[in-house]
Amino acid sequence: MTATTDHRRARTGPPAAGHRDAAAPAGATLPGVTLWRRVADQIAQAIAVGTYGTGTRLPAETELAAHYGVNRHTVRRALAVLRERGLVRPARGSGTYVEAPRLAYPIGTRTRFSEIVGASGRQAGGRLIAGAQELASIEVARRLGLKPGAPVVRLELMREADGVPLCVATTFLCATRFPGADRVYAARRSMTRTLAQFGIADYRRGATRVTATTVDLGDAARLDVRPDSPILVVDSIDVDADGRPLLTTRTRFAAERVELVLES
Amino acid sequence: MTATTDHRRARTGPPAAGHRDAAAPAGATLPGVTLWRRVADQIAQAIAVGTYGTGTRLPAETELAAHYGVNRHTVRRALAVLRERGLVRPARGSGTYVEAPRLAYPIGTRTRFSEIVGASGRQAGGRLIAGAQELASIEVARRLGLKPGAPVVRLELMREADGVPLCVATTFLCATRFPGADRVYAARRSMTRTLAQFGIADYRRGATRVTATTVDLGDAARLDVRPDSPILVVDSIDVDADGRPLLTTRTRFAAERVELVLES
DNA sequence: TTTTATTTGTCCGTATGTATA
DNA sequence: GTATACATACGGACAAATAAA
Repeated sequence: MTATTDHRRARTGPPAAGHRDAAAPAGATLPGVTLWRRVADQIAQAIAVGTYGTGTRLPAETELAAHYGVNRHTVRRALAVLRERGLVRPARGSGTYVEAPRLAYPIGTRTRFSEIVGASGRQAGGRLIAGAQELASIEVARRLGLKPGAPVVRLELMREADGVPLCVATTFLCATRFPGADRVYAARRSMTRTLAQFGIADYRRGATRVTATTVDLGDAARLDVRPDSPILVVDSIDVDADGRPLLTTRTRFAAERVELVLES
Repeated sequence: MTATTDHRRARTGPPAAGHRDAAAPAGATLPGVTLWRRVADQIAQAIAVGTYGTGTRLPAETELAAHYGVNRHTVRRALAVLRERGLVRPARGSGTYVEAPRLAYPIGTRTRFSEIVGASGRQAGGRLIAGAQELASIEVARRLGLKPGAPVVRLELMREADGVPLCVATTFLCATRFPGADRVYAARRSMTRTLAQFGIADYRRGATRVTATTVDLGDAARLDVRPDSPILVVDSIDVDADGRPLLTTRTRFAAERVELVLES
């Protein structure tokens, strides 16, 4: 018997307890809302205002409970919400820490990485990890409209903001059309300028697909995230003015640091 | 760097020659590419063709090694790539299983959920988990353009394809403008029809933001995924013809089952 | 419930070809 | 030309988790 079938399994169903918390007493701001929700809002507000700065440790749960005049469990419920939102990160035995706000990353446009990062007042950085010429796998060939085995240039990039790694990206270009693209990129340090070197004045995003997985060990090290961290995987194909594919890229974002903003 | 350009395997020394032509000619298709890459392509192709069906177990690593005439480590290297691509999922002690192909989910358009799922030949399903009127938190109020504490309707939805849960969504609507929206939705079972009931003939996507986190326990149970699974979090605001916010939704997708397709 | 076999995960090592300083 | 580092491929052993007897 096929042992798998995670889904399709006959789930007798968790009752999915719709939390109907007893509306607890007092609390100044929003009467009528559940207490843990009010506490969550207050802590979130404190983080937004800067009372608790990025990277700092929140007061212990017992202290927060005393400060807001609620039970520690109510604080824990509130912190769970903030954790889910990505605002804080609990560390067992150490404390709960304020996460850095996620960088809003516009996608599906022509915007340049350095402009995106610069717009948020941070210093954009990046480097070419590796570049090589190889032969196209079936998958890459299909995306670039080439035959499997055709020569392609592979670029491995890493990009960071204020020295914090944001994403690593693997790009493939047709080696016949862009010979030595890896060396060109190493010199020009920009995809736009690299393509311009080969006479491509304009290009646009042809297709974009977004998924999420857990990080693998190599990317975990390069992105400086814990193993099993979630990452955003963005597969994209850029095409020239005639719609012909120029390059295909798989970008892995550290999900905890980035928020993709889709422009419609 | 030009690695693997001339990767000839005609060695004189060790008698490893008889490997390549056992049962399956792994080398026939793409000479020059690294061996593990060829094996990965072949297995991926076998999955695509249907030789290994969704949910079934792949032959053991030792069997695959024998079948392709390579070492087990080479097979492992190939499987690691497929795992990274989300095609297979290894289970220690049990085997390596073929993942279900991810449902392509267009986003940023007006497409209806049932149409999206139906287009892939699956049966769309869904149900209202919970609906209630409450008071807006700071965050919800900001997104809906209301004052904190204003009455809002909260809808908790779950959506599935062929009985497999795809996502759970939390939607907030202004209770003043849409009184009893939860009961209306329970009857009409569609957001479009619910809004139509209140005289909203047309609405569009105003803003969309995408992140990823690890699933929390409640969603893990409802989505029927393992704890610590990655989920795609899509925050969206829908607006009316005048650009005024109608509703805001946070959708959590089981990342292993969905692939967001951005349309540009 | 215990045992046994199977399968993946993680080490060790060896050999070879390639790229780089 | 030489030395070094790295990637590929193979061989073996054992641990850990799972499934079946």
